[in-house]
Parts: sequence; C-alpha cells; structure tokens
Amino acid sequence: MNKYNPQEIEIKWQKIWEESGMYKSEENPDKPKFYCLDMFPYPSGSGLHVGHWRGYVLSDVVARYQLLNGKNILHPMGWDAFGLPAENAAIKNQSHPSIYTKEAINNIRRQIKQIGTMIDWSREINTSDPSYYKWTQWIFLQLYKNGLAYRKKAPVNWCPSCQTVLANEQVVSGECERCGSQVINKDLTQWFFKITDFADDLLEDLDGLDWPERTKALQRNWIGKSEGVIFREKVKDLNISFEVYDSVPQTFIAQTFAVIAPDHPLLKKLVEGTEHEKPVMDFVEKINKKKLQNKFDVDKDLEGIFTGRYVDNPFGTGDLPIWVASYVLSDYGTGIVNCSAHDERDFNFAKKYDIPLNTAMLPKDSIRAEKVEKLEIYYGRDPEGILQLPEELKGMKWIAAKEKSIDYIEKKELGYRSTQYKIRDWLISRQRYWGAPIPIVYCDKCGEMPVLEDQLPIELPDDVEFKPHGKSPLKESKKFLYTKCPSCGGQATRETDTMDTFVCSSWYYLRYADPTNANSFADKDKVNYWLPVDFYFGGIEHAVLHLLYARFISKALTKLGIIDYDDKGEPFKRLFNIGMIYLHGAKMSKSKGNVVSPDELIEKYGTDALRGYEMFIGPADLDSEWQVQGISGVYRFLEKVWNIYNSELIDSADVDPLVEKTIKTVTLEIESVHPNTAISHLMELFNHLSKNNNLSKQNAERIAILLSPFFPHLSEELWQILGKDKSVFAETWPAFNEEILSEEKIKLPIQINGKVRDIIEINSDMSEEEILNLAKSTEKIKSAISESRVIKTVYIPLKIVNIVIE
RNA sequence: GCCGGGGUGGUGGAACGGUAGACACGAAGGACUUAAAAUCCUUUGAGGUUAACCCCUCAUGCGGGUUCGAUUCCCGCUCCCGGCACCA
Repeated sequence: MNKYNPQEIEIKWQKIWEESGMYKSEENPDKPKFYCLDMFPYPSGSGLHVGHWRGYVLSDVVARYQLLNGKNILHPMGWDAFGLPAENAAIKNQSHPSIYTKEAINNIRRQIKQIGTMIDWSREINTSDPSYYKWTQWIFLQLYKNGLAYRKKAPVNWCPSCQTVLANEQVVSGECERCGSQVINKDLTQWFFKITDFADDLLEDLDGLDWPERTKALQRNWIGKSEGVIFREKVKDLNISFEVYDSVPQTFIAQTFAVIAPDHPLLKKLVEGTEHEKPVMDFVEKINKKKLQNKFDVDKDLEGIFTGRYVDNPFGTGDLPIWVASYVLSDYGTGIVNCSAHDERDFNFAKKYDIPLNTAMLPKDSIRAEKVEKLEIYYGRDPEGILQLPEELKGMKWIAAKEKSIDYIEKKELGYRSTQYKIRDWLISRQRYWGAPIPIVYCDKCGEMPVLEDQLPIELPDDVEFKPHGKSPLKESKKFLYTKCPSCGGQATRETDTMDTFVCSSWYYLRYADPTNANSFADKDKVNYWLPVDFYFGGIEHAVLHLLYARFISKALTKLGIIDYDDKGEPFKRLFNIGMIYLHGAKMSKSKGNVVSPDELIEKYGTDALRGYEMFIGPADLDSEWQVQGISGVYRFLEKVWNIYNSELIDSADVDPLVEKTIKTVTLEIESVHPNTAISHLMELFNHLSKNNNLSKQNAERIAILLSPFFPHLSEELWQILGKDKSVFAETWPAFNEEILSEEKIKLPIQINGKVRDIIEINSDMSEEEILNLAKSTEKIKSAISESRVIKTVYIPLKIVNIVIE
C-alpha cells in the first residue's frame, strides 16, 4: 500500500491550484458573496511563527467551507508595509526600508503560500506602494476638505526612542506600543483626524455587530461616554464665567468647592495681579513639569493650592472657593470641577487642605450614616444611597435619581444636560520617513493648501537620511521639500510629516475589492458587491487601534458619500479574535526566543497535519499552550484516514448513523467556529471506521468533502483516489440524513437520586411507559430500589431517567 | 478601583441544566522485532472494596442557593490573565 506522503501531495496540489486559477475571485451578481478577511500582516523580517498561522488556517477553513456551500468567495492577502519596525530594522542592517520590506514580504508570502490557503494572490496589495498610498493620500484630502482632518497645537505623546509623536491608542500604560520606551508629553502642532465627531456612532453601532463581547467592551470603554450636566457659573468679583461638567449631578447640592486644572487657560486670569499669583503659578509650573515628564502619580501627588477666588453662590448655598488641584484634567469636560464629599478624590483633597464639606446622600445603615454625616468616612456611588437634599429629591435612591436630578437642574436653570467622551481626536502625524507623506503644502501667501488630486501620489524621496533625529527626515530632501503653491504658483514647502501607518490599514479592505484601479481607490460597484466584510479574523490587540480607526474611516467615507455599501458604514459584520499561542507560558516572540517555526514542522509532518493541529490545539478564541508532541496525534489521524481510503471500500448501501451524526456536528461546529471539537469528532469517526472496517464508497465521498476545509491537500488526493477528475472544492457540502439519526438506538442513562446507576438501550419510538418499565426492570436498578420507597420518577424524553428514592 | 476573560486528570482540552474527563498528548504494560523506531492492543482522576468481575465514595478554585439532577443558572468570596485607570 502507498504510504501517506504529505509533502509530495501538498506540493502537487498547491501547484494545480495555482495553475488552474480556481481561487480567483470575480464579481458575480447571481451568487451570494462571502468576503473572508484576515488582518493583513506587518512584513517583519523574522517571518511567521505557528501563532501567526492559526488565524490564517482558521479563515481558510471558513472560506473553503463557504465555498463548498455555494458562496462566491473573496479571500485576499496583502501587506501592512509602512511603519517604524521596517525603518528601525533597515537602520540596524544599513539597508533601506523598501529593500528590507520587500525581502520580508517575499519570505512571508512564501510561508503563507505553504499553508495552502485559497487566497486570491492576484489581489495582493502593499501599502507602501505608490499606487496604494496615492489613495491613502486621496482619502486624507477628502477628510481635509470636509473638516475631518485638521492641524492644531496640542500636548501630545512623544516617544524619545522612536523620535516621533504617537496617538493615544498607541501609548500603553505610559509606554510606546512599539518599543516600550516611556512616553513624554510635548506641546506640538500636529495633524489630527476628527474621530470624536463619530464618537456616538462608533459607540451606538457596536450593538449591531456580531463581534466578541470583550472587543466591543474594549471599544466602549475607550470611547468612554458619560452623561451629566454642565453648570454655568460666575467668578465672584471678576467678569469671568465658566462652565463645569458633572457626571454625578445627584449630589450637586453638597458641592462646597471647585477645582481647576493646573494647565487650564483661565487660571492665569483668576490670579493675575493678586497676592496668589506667584504661589499659584509656581505650583502650576511644578505640577506641569511632572506631568510633561510623565512622572505624575495621581494618588501620591494629590496636591493643590487656593486661588483666592470664589464661584459666586451657584446653588444658593454659598460661594465655593476655587482651588488648583493636581488631579484635574484640562482636556476632559471643561477642566473645572465642582466638588463634594461624595467623590473619593474630592473628599481626600478636602481633608488634606481642611476645606469644608457637605453631604447630600446617606447610607441606609444608620451607624454608617452617622459617620458619613460627621464626615468621618468617605461615602459615594452606593446604588442604595438615599438622597437627603434638595427637598424635591429627598428619599430617592442615588442610582435612580440621576435623570430626576438633571431635570431638576435644568428646571432651576442652573445648568444643562451634556454628554462627554474620553476618546480624543486621532493624531496621525509622524516625524518619520517610512510612511505616506501628508499631501499638504505651505505657502507664505496662501497658507496651508491641500495638494491637487491630480498630483497624487506625493512620492517618498530617496535622498534622505531616514535615521530619526527628532525632525521629519523629509525636511532634508530639497527636491521633496520645495514645491509650487497649488493656488498661486509661488514658492511653497511641503508638509514633511508622514501619516501613521494605521491610516494605511484603515481602508485596505476596500482596496481588495478593486486592487489595481488607477482612477479611483476602488470602483463603487465592486465595493458594493464585496463589502462589508462577512468574516474578519485577527488578534484582540487591535481592539482599540486598527478596528476603531477602520470603523471611523469607513463611517467618514460613508458620510461623505464616497462609499455607500452600508448605511452605517460598518466595514466588518462579524469579527473573530484568534487566541494567541504560548510556549512555556509566554506569548511567542523572537526576542523571548520561544518561537516555533512552521517551516520545520511542515518538513516533518506536512502542512495538513500542522493545519489540523493549529485547529485542534484548543478553542480558537482562547490562548493556547503549544505542545511540542501535539502535532503527532493529528499526523497519526491523517495516516489513518489515508490508509482507510487506500484500502478496499465496501460497496454497500448500508447506512452508518455515526457518519450522519458527524456531518451534522462538524457542520455546526464550523458555523460556530469550534474547529477543535470538529477535528475531534472527525477523529472519533475514523476510529470507528477503522475498527469496524465499514466505510462505504458513498460515505467515502461525503467524508472526503467533510475533511476538505481542514485538510485541503489530503482531501483533493482522496478525491482523486475515489476516481474523480475535478477538484473536491467544486463539490457541494454534504447533507446529513436526519431519519437515520432518529432511527438509531439511544443509550439512556438511569439515575437514582441524580447518580447514574445503569444505562439501557431504547428506540426513539418507545412510549414513556415502556421506557420506565424497562428502566425499573434491570438488575442493577431493581436491587438499588428494592429496599426503598420511590418518591418520584423524572423522565426527560430520550435524555435521562431519574428515580428519586427515600 | 472599574470593565472583560478564565480556574476541570500528569498535559492540551470535552460536556443544549442530564453518563464529568470526549478527542489528543504523555506515561505504564503487552504484541511484533535479534534490537530499536514505527505500528497495533490494553490500562491510565483520586480513594475504597474484591481472589476477580462488580460495586461504592469523593472530585470541575472556595462557600452557599435554586433543581429530581449544577462544570453549566443565581448570590457571596478567592486566585490568574488582559484592558482601562486623576475621565469629576
């Protein structure tokens, strides 16, 4: 008999697939489409490890399954090729980022091709290619012309090692997402995208998406919507008024002081020319310095100073002293806060500086209530707390009183309802070389001017030293820097910052619909045919980065009428977050030296075995530990499959209930993305078939198709062994025979007091009485109940019998 | 602190509220072999009981509850992982 030789089979079929062009996608209005997308890889020089593989295998299983179910598939691949690591690697190797990137792509493309996916390589894209970033720049211009891209001076995150600014989303616990350096704050003029305009849509529309809850929760958390009121207040003895945001307006009546952020623009006016000016400004300088260096610790550095000013009796309960407080943020709400005893920081601050406090809410427990009234303990945010003031709200539970409080405040004309968000506009400028240049020109006469669309792309020059030194490398290129003003034709200079790579990846899923279009970013009809993405696969790490940006760009382009495939502009209907693969308890990474490369495993076991093990290792959405020996179990399974198909198949119309059952469960398991149990059920089936030696020719065909999404090469070969001359992927997914399943004998457990004591075999057409009589008549059950009185008998049809005895 | 996700054999893990540990790895024993590898067969949660088969008890992080029946649902803890964290 032939031995299973996966390497030979796999190379053979990969060649046949490529030559036949069978995975090329074309629009076909008569067929339902299925857009199956992987988050495209960043082409790193270290190549793929088995953790990267997992997602590509899973998406391929789903795509092939959908293909067999009659869908027109779009399953593309490309390269997120701009970005810092390519530049850093190029500096280290004294190479050029474009050369480094090209080499890395060639290697990773080779690796991905080894997986044997049904990717349509004719649609490959590369974000660092001028034919691609031309349209990244074009999208920038559309946003710019519609007020969604703007430049402003603002305190921004600066990574001293990467020598560039970063978006908030790219700072992880105060550190650079890429290199891990401590990020500092700087005041710089930078380009932003107005993602905050879409904050509410980005939040609301999450509800309609078939995404993992945890990913939605991360986005909700990041957007950080808060509802409350804004109070209008006047400064005593000065002609200055300001507003104060309060998300807990229930206890507003107890507010006894106000705090202002150290970097608030109004602060100087409050103290100007008074005895407080010097100490206040000294304090401000001290705090701001700490904050700029990111050395500020909220709890340790709870500090403040009195400004000498008061809010003029805002609630009729007296004037509120205004303090500068270290913990107040100038860029959230209005940067000024009213304080009461019912906020922990306010409480601690007041205690520290002996500022009088009031209470407006008490706990139910009277002993605690007394302590709260005496201001001995902090008390707030207790859902059971009872409001004491004002009279009109007295007795209400705190949590339920929010709406009533807002109504009350609006009626009394103290303030108005307001919504605030934590999300900030997306900072997209980068002072680095390897990115898409921002298509803006500065003219002495005309000012900031967008580049004319017919001049795109603005290509990256190659006459620069791209090593980072704090200024944009593009400034050095004379041929890049100097240009003519698009409006007056006079001397002008170009913007020398490049765009965040996340801009490039925020629209690539649109480009796949029409990847070679030179006249537009993508043909509208093609976009409307393929989009939205039906199933998107990628890691959780992009929950508030790529996924948020991509949703924003799609929504913005929809609002501008540039695309209209979905009225909400949601690009990804269904999302699946692949779990990571760990080795020795740690995430695989080259720096930790715990990387398992697919290359040697393919050499030893073949691609299909590795595909199978990647799917079998554990639930696809959870992290899993790589077991060095694990793959051998899948390899043995494939050998078993191979041996059965290469032995004499029986020519019989006999049915096999397990075949029907396996088709049913595997179908459900692919639909619900449980590839690990799907594989285990296939293993079970083949254990059964090899033991009973009863695989019929008819079933062999259906089972070959059933195996094919997971093991495409082997299945093609089995298909050929069965005498077929077409591809197995030209077939239809097998149906199962429910009738055969229902005719099967059922094993019914008999419990006594909830513990299984025996198992009987029944037919599904037996009556309840027959079954119960049978259950009580077995030796084991008879002896178990003989001494006792039966209180009750529970029968769940075809599931279980439970006899309750004394 | 807040928001997610998790805790089941030696290991990865399985189980619409219904036989806990499927499937696989590893281990042990046996067959084949001069031998090893490969392959095949058997055993494999802990404890008790038995000459043996049987059988029994305990066991899904901890403590309660609901239920004829709970890994699954509810309440209260605890530990681990991830995210956010001065957001008023």
